[in-house]
Amino acid sequence: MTMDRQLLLLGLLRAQEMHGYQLNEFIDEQMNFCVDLKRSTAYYLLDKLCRDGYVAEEVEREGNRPERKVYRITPTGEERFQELLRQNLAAYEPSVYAEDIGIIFEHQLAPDESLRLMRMRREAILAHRATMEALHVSLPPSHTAVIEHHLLHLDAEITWIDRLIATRSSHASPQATDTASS
Amino acid sequence: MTMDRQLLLLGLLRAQEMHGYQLNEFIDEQMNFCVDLKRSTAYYLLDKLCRDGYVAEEVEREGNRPERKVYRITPTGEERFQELLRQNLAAYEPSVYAEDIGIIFEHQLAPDESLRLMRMRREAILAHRATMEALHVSLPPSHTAVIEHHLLHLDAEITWIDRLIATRSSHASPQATDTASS
DNA sequence: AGTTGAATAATCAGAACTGAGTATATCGCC
DNA sequence: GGCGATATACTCAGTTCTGATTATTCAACT
Repeated sequence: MTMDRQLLLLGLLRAQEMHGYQLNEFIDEQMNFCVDLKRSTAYYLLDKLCRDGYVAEEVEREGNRPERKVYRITPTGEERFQELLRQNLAAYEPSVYAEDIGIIFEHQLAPDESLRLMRMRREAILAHRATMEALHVSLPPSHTAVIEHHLLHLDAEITWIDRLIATRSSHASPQATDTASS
Repeated sequence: MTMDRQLLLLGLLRAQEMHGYQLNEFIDEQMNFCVDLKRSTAYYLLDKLCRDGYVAEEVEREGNRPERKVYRITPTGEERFQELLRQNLAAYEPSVYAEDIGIIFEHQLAPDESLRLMRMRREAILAHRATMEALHVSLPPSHTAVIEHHLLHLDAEITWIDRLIATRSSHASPQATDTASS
């Protein structure tokens, strides 16, 4: 993931040189739906990109405002961007899902409770899917591919949890099943 | 993710007290298809679980073999396990996908090259799907839910990349499209 | 009797990451 | 014109994580 965030920073700086704050604002406001990058991490990565020579920072003293740095991509950084982009597009890294761990031990809970918890997750996924769907219409078409990517994975997640709920329901106590279906 | 790995360790130690090495062997051999936990990280987490009082370690000196530690879950650890398990089952954490970053900048590559790279990824995903499918039959039924989870997400990933390849193909140069379809 | 290589069981230095904090300027409002 | 709220721009101490390395036993081979 580290490399992909470096790719993101290089890609943005490639389009336009920026202050750290500007960069962070942009990511937080325009890209929060698909990247999770803390401001402190962004500064850390910018520093690393500088140390590696991919980005140059220039301290800017303007009147008596607090000093700030302009970050711009270097020619080496440009090459690095190309390299990381190609790598990102061609490589597939198998994912790890936190949900798997829970399912491995799920049978140690009473079926009723397990069902209740899984239904809670189902609701949370559905809610998130709805916000993604909303973005789908409000965001510019440049983001369409990314949103569709998320929607596909969300649908996979819903299919899975529905199957689990279905098999567990058949083993749960009649009351619990009734309560849920009412 | 940290909490989920603690859940895993507690869950395994709950079933049976173990040496660090034993625990690591088990995870590496039986669970590598769904969890990625480095041995050093496991030792680190074990240490943290001890500091937090969820696990007790006892140094074992047997003859003059290299000393090793037995880890066993404490009553507090038992409670913690219950808590983490419930949390894991009920919570949904929106995922972040490295692929999204690449797609955002993808248009900066020549369509032909972009297509070539995406087809490479498609192959890699398919290969991984095949190994998962193989596990599906070879692994005990306790792992079925986890495998199916992965297969669903892999199918989502394939659907997505196929759509991308399809839209990009219509814009690529005729030669490139021909070469691929031959 | 000595050497090599696998298995066992960690430790450690350093890299990556985060939450909380620092410091100044500017803006609105009473 | 003074005062809190908000915007700007980081810095830093502490936590988490990883690759490389250390150290011992045991079995096999020479």
